[in-house]
Amino acid sequence: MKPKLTLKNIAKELDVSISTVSKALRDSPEIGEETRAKIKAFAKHYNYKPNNIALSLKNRKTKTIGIIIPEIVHHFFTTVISGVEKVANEMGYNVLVCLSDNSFDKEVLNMEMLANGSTDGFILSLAKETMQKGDYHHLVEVINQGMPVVLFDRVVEDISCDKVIIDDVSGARKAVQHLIDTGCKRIGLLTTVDYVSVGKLRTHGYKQALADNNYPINEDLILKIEEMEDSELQIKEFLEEQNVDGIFAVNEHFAISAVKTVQDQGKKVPDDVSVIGFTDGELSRLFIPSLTTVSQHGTRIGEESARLLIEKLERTPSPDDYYKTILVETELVVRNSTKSKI
Amino acid sequence: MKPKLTLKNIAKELDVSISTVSKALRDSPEIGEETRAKIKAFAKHYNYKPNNIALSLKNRKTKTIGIIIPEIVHHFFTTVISGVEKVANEMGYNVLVCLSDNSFDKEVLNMEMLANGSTDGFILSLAKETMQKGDYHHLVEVINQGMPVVLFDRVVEDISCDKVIIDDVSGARKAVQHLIDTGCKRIGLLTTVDYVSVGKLRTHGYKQALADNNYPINEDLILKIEEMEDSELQIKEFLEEQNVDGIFAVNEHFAISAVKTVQDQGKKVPDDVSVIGFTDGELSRLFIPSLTTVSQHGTRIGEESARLLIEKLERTPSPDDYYKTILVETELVVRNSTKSKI
DNA sequence: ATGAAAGCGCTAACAG
DNA sequence: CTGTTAGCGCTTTCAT
Repeated sequence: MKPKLTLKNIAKELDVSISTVSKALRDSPEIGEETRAKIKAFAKHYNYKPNNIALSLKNRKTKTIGIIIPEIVHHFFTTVISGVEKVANEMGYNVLVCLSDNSFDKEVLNMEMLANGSTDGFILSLAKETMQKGDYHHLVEVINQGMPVVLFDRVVEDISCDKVIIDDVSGARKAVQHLIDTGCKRIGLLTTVDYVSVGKLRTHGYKQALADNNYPINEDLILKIEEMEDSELQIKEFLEEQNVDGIFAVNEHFAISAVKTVQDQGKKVPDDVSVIGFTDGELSRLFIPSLTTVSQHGTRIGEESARLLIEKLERTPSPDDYYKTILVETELVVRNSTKSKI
Repeated sequence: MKPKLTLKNIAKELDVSISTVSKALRDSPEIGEETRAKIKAFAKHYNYKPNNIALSLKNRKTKTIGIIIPEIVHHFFTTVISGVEKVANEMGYNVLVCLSDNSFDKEVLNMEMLANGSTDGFILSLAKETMQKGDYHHLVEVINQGMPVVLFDRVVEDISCDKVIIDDVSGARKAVQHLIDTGCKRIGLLTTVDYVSVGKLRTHGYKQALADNNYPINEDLILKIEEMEDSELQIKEFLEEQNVDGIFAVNEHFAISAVKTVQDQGKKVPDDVSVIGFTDGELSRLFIPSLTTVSQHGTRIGEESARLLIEKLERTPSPDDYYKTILVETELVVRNSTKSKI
């Protein structure tokens, strides 16, 4: 077990001063041709690599970006991470991943932890509990300290920072419009409770689409689901009571549950009932029937977030800086769970 | 934008020396009751948190562990990460995630990057390309420098380090035995090329199960798939040529493709052909028919890996230290893609 | 009981 | 051209 090579070692070995070594390695013109060559050869031979921690301390920047998400066992977040990782890597940054488990306390803890020098900035999607509480002091604090923050997907108006969101409203609208265009008359909505911003927005899009087409908005056709755990049961009960011929679900799971329930009722998807989900994952693609969905482009969201953050990080802040909100387009991917009934 | 509070600031503010502040905050008995109280009150009020980077430099440990995986958009790896994160968090560690994209070069780069002070140790699953090349110099180097490494899932004999694996052989055996027990006679295997260790081991288990039951081993019934991209096509061709009544697939995707192909051929799963997959994900659970699979307990793997690593990290190495290999049990989850034909 | 000083590994302003 | 020095934020030994 050989100890790590440091400038100090090299200096002693070559009988020069530490700063000479440092300068030589950074190709400073101050250093004589000969010494420089000697030092560089030595360093190369013994594979010298500067210590990141020391650099971080000196430069007051870590070249790592922290990403905090509610859960990782979730296709959407996973694609976002891979997008972030991709551009971060290209720009010489590392990615520190923390999970909030949708818990406010864990989110706060994680942020405090990372804010003390571990990262240069944050990319995050808020925990469900955080949105419910409406307590964003941890974000405000970090931002006040001058660390850039990019919020994605589950964002919130009140915070001044860069944001990357998808056009939830228009995505939902497109989906419902498609149902209407293919002849659905009674369109049910499977959504989440309102404090989850995306649920709220998609609900909004649903209503807009109905209004656009002079369809009545019937609250009985809207199911707001609080807990993932018993969503299946709730959907079942809902679909037994309400007779629908089209369903728009705000996520993959609700959509799958809906398809199963409909099939259990002896009806056919898409012949009797059309179903559209949100969030395009493997599940939607490989399910039978494959699901028509609103695709979210998670990778794009991750890439844009990382770009936004790194841009802030590498530019000296100017007074006329402003916060951007990037809208990543959604796309309706038509598959086999919808079909024209006209 | 207020600057971060440092010991220095506090010292100046309170008109004491830096070391007094440091000691007071760490409850050193050297410091007088009164001063200590004053300093702690001040620190608390202004929410002082020590700078992680400075601590890392001083202590020569970062309290973060690096995890390098081939891909993140993959349910299994995702569960492993969440396991790692869970115990890491409990023990006060952060998790730095890097992706190798199954590329040897990226894996090497990532390791070199993180090895220079960014992490205290590594948890990793080798890139496909790395296994193919059989070049592990980057691992050896890191280990020689005294950084603990834990390999999981895609491991390799030649490296001396802790390992966490599943009993791939016995998992495969259980699966094939189940097919045999339920009356399958011609059992096909959908596997990967041999240099992917898990593919090889599962193939081994398949053969063992057949041998155990005095079934002939027919190489024609084994399909080794190189690229994920055209796996669907290869499986289709394979199943058209070979008439099987049972299929064991070494991952979820192959299993799903098999089910679809079988159904396209006008046959029924599980009535005509039984199918078992490996890796228990949502896909298997929610698919129709739901798939019988060998469950891998990714979270457990992640937890064990993290525990192993942190143990090494927090113990002063003793001469009689040895490397452990932890075997995480697999479990056959019987669902609706298999059915007794007897 | 308090403080000065050294050192973790590196860079950069400043001397020589 | 090369070296000395100070400093990033913190801990810790050693003086006082």
